[in-house]
Amino acid sequence: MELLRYKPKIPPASRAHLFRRRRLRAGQPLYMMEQQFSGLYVIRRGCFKSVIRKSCGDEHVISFSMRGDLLGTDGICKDIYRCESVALCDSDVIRVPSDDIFAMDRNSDDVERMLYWATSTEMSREIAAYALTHSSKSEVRVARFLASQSGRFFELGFSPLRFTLAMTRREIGSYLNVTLETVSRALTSLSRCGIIDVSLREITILSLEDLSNYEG
Amino acid sequence: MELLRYKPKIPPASRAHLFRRRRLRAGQPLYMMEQQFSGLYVIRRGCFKSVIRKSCGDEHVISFSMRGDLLGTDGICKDIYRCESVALCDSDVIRVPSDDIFAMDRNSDDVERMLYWATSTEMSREIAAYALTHSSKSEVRVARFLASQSGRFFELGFSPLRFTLAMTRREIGSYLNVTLETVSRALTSLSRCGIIDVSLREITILSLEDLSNYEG
DNA sequence: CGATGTTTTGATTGTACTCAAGAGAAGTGG
DNA sequence: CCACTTCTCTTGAGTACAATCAAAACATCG
Repeated sequence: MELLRYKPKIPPASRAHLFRRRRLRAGQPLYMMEQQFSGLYVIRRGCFKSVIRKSCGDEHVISFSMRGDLLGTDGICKDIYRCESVALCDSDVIRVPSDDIFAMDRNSDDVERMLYWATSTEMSREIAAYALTHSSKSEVRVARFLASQSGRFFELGFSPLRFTLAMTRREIGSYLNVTLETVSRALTSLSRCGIIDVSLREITILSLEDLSNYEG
Repeated sequence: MELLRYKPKIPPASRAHLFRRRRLRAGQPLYMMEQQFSGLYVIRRGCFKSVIRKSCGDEHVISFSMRGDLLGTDGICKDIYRCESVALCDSDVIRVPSDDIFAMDRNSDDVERMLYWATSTEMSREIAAYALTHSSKSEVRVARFLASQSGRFFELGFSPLRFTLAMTRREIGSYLNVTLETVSRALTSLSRCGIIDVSLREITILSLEDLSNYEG
């Protein structure tokens, strides 16, 4: 059971030389949809959006990722990335080549366990995401989204009450399945309620309690 | 790379005695939300819905699962099941006890790989689910849902053109984030277009082509 | 058989989308 | 550095779509 709580989000420094670093500028894709699977990536700095691109051209945001998150897990089973991950700001990732995933030295199970745990974390987060996007009212979704972002920042050691969003209103809307205008209006509304303070992407949470329990 | 294509959805019969079978009647929960994690389950017969239960009482369907699917992956990382899985019809599952997940004989990596692959499959499917629930119009969502069900049945060796849904309109609606009335109206509408034929849960697809490409 | 749950259909209401315009920020090149 | 373009964000007005409320037909089950 102890093993299950083993949570190395980032590979031990001692083995860091085994993994290749990669630096991306804002807007640059880490991998494209339907590209041959070439490994998993752990985010060391920056943030990403994962999107699927529809035939008609428009994209749907399926997740936002931050430091310590794993990218590319969707590519394993069919050997092809099912979505596209794009850096939202200048970012660094560490690549775990696909050959290493199973062919690691049997004595060092760290990597395998890390991947396994990380994949499970992703699953768990997907469930949280469902609760988010399946709320009835758009304003509630935006409130939950901000609360979840707050939590992510807190986990990373940043202030949960004051942070800068890395994504546009359009991207938030795509993630929550509403239009960008609706996101904007929801933020304005939450601001008028005195729950948050908004200045473009700079968010200040005035009452995390009210934000989390917001039901319209 | 060959290992990545290794896809044993169901554990080899030779080791079947290691795993405990469990039989569930329709409506019976396999595990509850926030219950202590006790292992993963592979569906051998029947079908399940996975739901999260909100504090206000109502539930949200996050996935439907069929034969060969893995249940419980969400429970690994926090050692607690994050959702509740309920049998939609009489079903059989095989339990993979949590102690076995990492403590397996190191020479037999089958289980570990199976779990890893299955988890990745889940991730991949989540992405497909996003494409489904993030369509603009409710009618399109229902059409995509039917197309995806058709695909699942086909993968399992059943007819992709004629099948019986295991879930209620309400459950479909919860999954697609629309009301049960909207699901009903969408089915009626698709039926009037001559794309499908509906008789309660008995679905006949008259044109899979039209159903898959349906855009309203 | 009565009781309960599922499904369909209709009428009305409300929320979020669409279309549109303008202000503000960010990035580019001369 | 400034003019220029481009993108982001806000706000408003009208519309369309799905939610809600309601009722009835049909299934299922004890």
